Amino acid sequence: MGPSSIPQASLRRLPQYHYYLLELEAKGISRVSCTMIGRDLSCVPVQVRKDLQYTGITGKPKTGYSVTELIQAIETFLGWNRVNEAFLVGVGNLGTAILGHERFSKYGLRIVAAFDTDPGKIGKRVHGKVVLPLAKLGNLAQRISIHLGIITTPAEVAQSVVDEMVGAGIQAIWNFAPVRLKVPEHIYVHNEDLYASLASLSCKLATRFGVPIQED
Amino acid sequence: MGPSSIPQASLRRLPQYHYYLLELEAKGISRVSCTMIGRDLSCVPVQVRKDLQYTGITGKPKTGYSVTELIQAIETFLGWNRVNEAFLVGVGNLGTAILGHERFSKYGLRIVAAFDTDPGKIGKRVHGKVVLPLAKLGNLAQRISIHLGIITTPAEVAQSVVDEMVGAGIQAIWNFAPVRLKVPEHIYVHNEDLYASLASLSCKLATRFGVPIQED
DNA sequence: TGGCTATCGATATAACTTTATCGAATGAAT
DNA sequence: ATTCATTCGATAAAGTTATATCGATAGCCA
Repeated sequence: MGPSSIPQASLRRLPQYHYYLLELEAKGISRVSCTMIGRDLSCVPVQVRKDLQYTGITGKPKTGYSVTELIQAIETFLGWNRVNEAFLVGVGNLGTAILGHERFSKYGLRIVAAFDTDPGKIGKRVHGKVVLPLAKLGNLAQRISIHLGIITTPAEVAQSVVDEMVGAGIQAIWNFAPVRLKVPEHIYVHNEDLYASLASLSCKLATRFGVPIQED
Repeated sequence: MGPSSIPQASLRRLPQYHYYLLELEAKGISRVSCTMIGRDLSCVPVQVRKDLQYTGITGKPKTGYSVTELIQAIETFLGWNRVNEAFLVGVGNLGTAILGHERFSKYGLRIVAAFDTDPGKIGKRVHGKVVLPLAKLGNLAQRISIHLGIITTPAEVAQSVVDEMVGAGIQAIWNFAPVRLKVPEHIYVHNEDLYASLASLSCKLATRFGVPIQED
């Protein structure tokens, strides 16, 4: 019953199962099998079973799993029933979008303050969160013991923001800036790399509509 | 010289190399080795070499690769020196953020129009792009032959938007809505799943700050 | 000119992830 | 009660990705 060593790929799929299970629950369906999940989410049942096993849940032959228990198991495993308080830095378009994403709060993510260096933004409220001057981050993070930092700044300043976060005791970073951040060993960085996604897409489109290339 | 079959993981790393190489170029550095890239981006040189080989570039012993050639090779491989015209649907916070992300245009992504169903948004301009009623999407996409659709709508409506896109001949979809979309075989969907990322993060934080769990 | 070292490219090994297979258990139908 | 189909859980096989190793080559320095 602990996320000791789950493949990243399985970890990415768990939220999909979770969302799907919520739908089932809303429809009043109480039990579900891997076969059923696999059919609806178009993946093979055995993979679903393996993924779910990491959460520690156990099913029954012939009937499968209890939907409610499964939702619980995933939430517990992912830490979604605990609260993680976070700071967000960079109240541009993307930062604003994330601040406004109220569904995150259902999964334990509570963004308690936003930071920026633009004097025009400081003091304002964005989706209910006050925008503070970046200079105050270090002190505040230490005082109220924040563990998670969200970076939605331009690439150029991301590293300096991270350095400040690390100095203030932040342990994990959700990075939306397109740079590979340098951090000490013990800091966990999750990069949300839109350019990587764009690469996938344009690469795919290039093979389909670009200069004809032999695909073998 | 074609993206026939590259691992997704390598594909994700190429843009990171690309960004790093641009920095080198800006500094006036003309040659680079895998050892150097690996040191600066903290990964093993042999992996860098393998990734770069997919682009078809060839280096020289002792000196490595030409920075300029390497940048070119990556851009060509990813299709970043071609233009992909796209439609975006859902001009909420996230949609607005993406419309404003002018750096995408450097990588061939040209969002030519945005769509929404909110009458309050239709007709307005967001970051220079006019917001059109969703009903016009099908017709327009066919007429000007759009291949890429970007979905930044709420989860509930994403599937119906996709159906419309597919009907209009759109071939690839960049999906920011947290749902697994159902599409015909030949359509390529790239999911930008923020909840998967959140899962990684909260899972990590849970092991670190939650109930003490034996990690072995 | 002749070693010497750094680096590439290729091949081989190891680690990891996915998919297949099989026995056991459960519930439903006969 | 017995059979049958379905599903789980575990183990095995296949496939994929990452890392290590090795010879060849290019530049550097004596």
